[in-house]
Amino acid sequence: MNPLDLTRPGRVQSAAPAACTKCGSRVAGICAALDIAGLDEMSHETRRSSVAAREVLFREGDEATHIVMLVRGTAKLSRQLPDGKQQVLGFRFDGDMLGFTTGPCFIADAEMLTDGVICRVSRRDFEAMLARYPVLQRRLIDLCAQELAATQEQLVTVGRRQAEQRVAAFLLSLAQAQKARGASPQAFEMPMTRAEIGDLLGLALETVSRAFSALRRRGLVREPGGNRVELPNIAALQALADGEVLDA
Amino acid sequence: MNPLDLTRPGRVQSAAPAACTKCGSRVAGICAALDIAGLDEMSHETRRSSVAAREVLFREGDEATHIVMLVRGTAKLSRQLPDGKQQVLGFRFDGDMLGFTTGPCFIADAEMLTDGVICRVSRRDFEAMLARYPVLQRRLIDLCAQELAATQEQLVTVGRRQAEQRVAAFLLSLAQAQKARGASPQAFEMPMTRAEIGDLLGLALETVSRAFSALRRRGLVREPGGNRVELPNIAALQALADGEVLDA
DNA sequence: CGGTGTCTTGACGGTACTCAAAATCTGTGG
DNA sequence: CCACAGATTTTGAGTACCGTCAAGACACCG
Repeated sequence: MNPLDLTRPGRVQSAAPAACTKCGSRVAGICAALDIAGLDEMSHETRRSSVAAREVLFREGDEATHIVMLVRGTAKLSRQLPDGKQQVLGFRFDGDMLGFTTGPCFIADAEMLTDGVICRVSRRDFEAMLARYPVLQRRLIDLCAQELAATQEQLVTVGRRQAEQRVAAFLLSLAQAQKARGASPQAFEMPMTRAEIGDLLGLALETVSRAFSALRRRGLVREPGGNRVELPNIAALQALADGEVLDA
Repeated sequence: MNPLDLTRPGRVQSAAPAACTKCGSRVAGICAALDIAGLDEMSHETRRSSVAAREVLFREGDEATHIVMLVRGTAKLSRQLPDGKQQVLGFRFDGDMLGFTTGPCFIADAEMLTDGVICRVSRRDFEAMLARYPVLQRRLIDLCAQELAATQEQLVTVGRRQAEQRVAAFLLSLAQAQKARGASPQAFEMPMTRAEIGDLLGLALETVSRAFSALRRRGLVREPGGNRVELPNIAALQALADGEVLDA
């Protein structure tokens, strides 16, 4: 049950990194499946742009005329409930794809948490690319399955762990995302607020804050400022998230 | 925000039903994308069998040598936590596909809740079929996206609704599954136990029982016995699940 | 340096969990 | 058809965890 161990049974492996001529993305996005010709073609069919923190990329119910490749930056996927509450479905990072759906409309809101760079690909072009390069379809299936597995893991966290365990699991998922991108899982930026973490984990923001305080007191988390987080003892954090007894 | 309204923005549409020569399944499973030749080929590459209630189809970590088409019956997908707790990821019904993964192993346990009939398709054959019939890949993407949307809906329920709302949302999801299969959403079998519903919704079985009692008292649910459930007022149940104020 | 947004911490209350026991259901065998 | 055993469900009582409300501390930015 170690999310950081990519060789764990059932864990989806990331494809080898590939450079996207237009996006410049070197991580395992959808482009990773394309050869040079495909990448070149795609680069003519995308519109790259800078986006600011807090900018909304799309909203649930908007017509899904395009999909978004997140080249650089962090984004939040969420859904609003009728009574005004919010459920964060997940955070997305460099190289992730946002807004793919088989239906006519987006099924979630997407909002940037940091400044960043995105590529918008029109849905028509994307469908054409899928038809032209069957390997892309295959890759899309992989991505879908990967996202499904992550969402199921999220469900386990929200459904069956208590507050401190949920926060520990969340931090580990961030560390995992870092590691998958070749960065250190022990120190990284965490641009989301306590409220957003709470809306991800099904907790009140105060409960999230208390959990962070407790983890800091135990030396499992450090926050040196500037949104940075350090996890000096990932193994212990993992043990906590898994509900194992701590002998510290 | 009405799960029973399939025309809702973003809601994935089911493909038209198609009869599978081997499975006999008439619902919108993966086979729905195949033409006569494909269906015929598939029927040579599957092993149909009867399964009893409580029978385990596969376990998390088992080598994913095959996938399972659930022809008839109800199954439970779940994951076990290190501390022995269980998270039910969802229930599956006639025509659903179980155990598809892009990794080497199953990522969840699958267990029958009722007697039923399944088709096992070897993974090798399935991959070959995917390669031969690109439309199948397309269909698989649709199914994956559909499953992802359902899991996200589940996440909203567990993360942001309280006990009675969760049970209401669960009943509505069952009604939705019935409707998608051409059956009445107002009366159906519910073969899962309170404990299993609790493990789906992140609740204790006693809390689920209390919620059912409350819904029964309000006349929103009837249980005439034999695992049958009736929902006389789906609109009111929906309003409850959405957290709207009831004026009854 | 002030203003705004975020975070932290405390106090209190409520929802849901745990423990427990009685009631109901289901299937089996007499 | 009835009796019985096991499983499931229901209901109650007490408690714990977490949500809500509130106030103060802190950080960031112009």
